[in-house]
Amino acid sequence: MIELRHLRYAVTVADEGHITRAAERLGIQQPPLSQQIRNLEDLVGATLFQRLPRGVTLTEAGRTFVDKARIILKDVDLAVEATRRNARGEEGSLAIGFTSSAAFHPLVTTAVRSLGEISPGVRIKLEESSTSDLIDALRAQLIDVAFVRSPVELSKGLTVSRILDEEMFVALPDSHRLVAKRARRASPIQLSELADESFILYRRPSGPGFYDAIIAACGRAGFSPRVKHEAPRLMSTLSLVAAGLGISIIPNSMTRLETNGIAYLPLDRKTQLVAPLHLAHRDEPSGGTLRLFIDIVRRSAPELG
Amino acid sequence: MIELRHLRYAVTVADEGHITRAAERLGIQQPPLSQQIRNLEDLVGATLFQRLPRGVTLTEAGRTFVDKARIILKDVDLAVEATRRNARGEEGSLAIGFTSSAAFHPLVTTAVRSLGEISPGVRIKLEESSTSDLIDALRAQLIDVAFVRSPVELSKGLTVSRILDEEMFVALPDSHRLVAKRARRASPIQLSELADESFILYRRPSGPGFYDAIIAACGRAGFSPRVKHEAPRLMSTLSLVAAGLGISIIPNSMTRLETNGIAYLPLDRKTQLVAPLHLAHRDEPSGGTLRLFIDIVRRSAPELG
DNA sequence: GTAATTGCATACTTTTGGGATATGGCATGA
DNA sequence: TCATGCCATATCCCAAAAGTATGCAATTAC
Repeated sequence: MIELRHLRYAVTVADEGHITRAAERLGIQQPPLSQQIRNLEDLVGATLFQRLPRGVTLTEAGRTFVDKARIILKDVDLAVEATRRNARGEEGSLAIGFTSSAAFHPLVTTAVRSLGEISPGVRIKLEESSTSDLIDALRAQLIDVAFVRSPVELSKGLTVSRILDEEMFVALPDSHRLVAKRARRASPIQLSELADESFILYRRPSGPGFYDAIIAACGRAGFSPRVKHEAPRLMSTLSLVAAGLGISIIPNSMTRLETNGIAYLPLDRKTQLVAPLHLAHRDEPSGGTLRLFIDIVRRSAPELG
Repeated sequence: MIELRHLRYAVTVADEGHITRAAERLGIQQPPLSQQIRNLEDLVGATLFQRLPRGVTLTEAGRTFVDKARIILKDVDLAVEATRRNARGEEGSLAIGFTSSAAFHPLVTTAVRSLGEISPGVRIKLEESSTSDLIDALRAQLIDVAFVRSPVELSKGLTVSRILDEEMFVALPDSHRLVAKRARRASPIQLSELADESFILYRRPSGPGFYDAIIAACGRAGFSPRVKHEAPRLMSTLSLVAAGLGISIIPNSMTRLETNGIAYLPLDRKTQLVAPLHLAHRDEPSGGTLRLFIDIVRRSAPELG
């Protein structure tokens, strides 16, 4: 069987025109090189070199072979290099999923941008879905990694890591009495101050998300919130607040949205109501690109939390 | 050092997704294949396969490597095939030289055409020069083979083979008395019949060619020819004959030229004046294309001589 | 829940072939 | 004619490829 060794030997002999000097370059002795060239000629079934009293020259068939051998040797080096780049996460692809509420967090956008800058050769695919749809997509290997809000149950086969906790804000119509009151004293809103308000909450049909967490926190504060409206889209929640139909509770990153008619006020931390951000991926050994991305997310979290 | 064996092993394992089945396809046992794959991963510096309880799958880096390995293995096969075709004379190039007087012989044109038909992949280069220039070009490896008329002296390092002898003809103005005489009896012209004629001979400055042979044949016939004109080009010779300035002696193949005002009459064979055609090439082992061409020439000579 | 099966990895042994050394043969150069 | 250059042949050694025996862990069958 022809091996790359044969190709290397033939190319070096062709370059030197002299078997003894070629052997020196290759770090072996002249007789084994002579033999290996003979073996190669047998395997190929053609005379590649014409032996002269002083050195050798390529036959025309030999020239054909050596020209192609040179290219093949270079291609092998390129294949190894490309494989290494891929293993280091410098090329390849990554499918990243995130929930609607995670989409606004600067960590997500910063991490994606960083990956694109560090490894321009990586192709990034983004997917926005519900938590449970993202988990299904992970299991089906449709995506490689996902930002989700709540830690998922039945996470067998997945690794789910808490990246950060985001403080919560109250979104109110800017004409609300609490907004005017706010202007005179700077302290977070107590959940109990919202006992008489109409709540507008975003509830995804396929998963609990914030909904149950907010209900539970109000219970701890001593009241049951009047959920007057449920919105099918996160953006709809804010639209309803702007229309003066009620108030909502949202994670800090959503306050970045420029929406007329809404004021965002911080919620008191004693409510123990936070918006966690988790990173989920499959348990199996990760490719270079995924490892690099996880590393970027972990490094960015402290300053963007 | 990575070898083609490694590439073959990796591609087969990838195709099977199962090391034991891949080993069977490769004709080796499972443990050495497992070891060789591990060695390859060390050499490349990346994990190529993810081991599962039942079989293996490619990592993304592994997919990069195997895709390129597949192409390289195919290129090696193509390189061997192209080398074999070249060795068989089915591709490559051949530089063929010929003297002016040889150019008209149907053997030359037929052989060149046959080579082109048998091996369309061969690139043919034609060169017309004097005998001595062709010999120089052979020695300088500017051409591979040459049709020459006279056997050359100092043919060291060359093989010169007589291919055929061409009978000679007399070229006369068609108003010549010998032409009219010819119409009444059909027998070749005796050289002695030309004793009083003005001769026009083609003499290359760099070599004797026909010139001296004609002079010698006339001497054998009992006279010294009156060489009234010497032409620097073979075609010029015929132009002067057409102009009625004399007669010339030319090889049979030149009679194929359609030239007004000239009649061609065969010369008696007893003159022992023939136009030989030789094939010259270097002594060294010939490439496939040259061997094929020499074979074509030898096979065609009997029916075109 | 337990035993059998699957399939890759490890350990050890055998076989094979690459490479070393010694030397021969032939053409060239002094 | 002798020395030199340089590839080829002969023989030997050892490293690596491959074989065999077995271990380990996950999955499947009962």
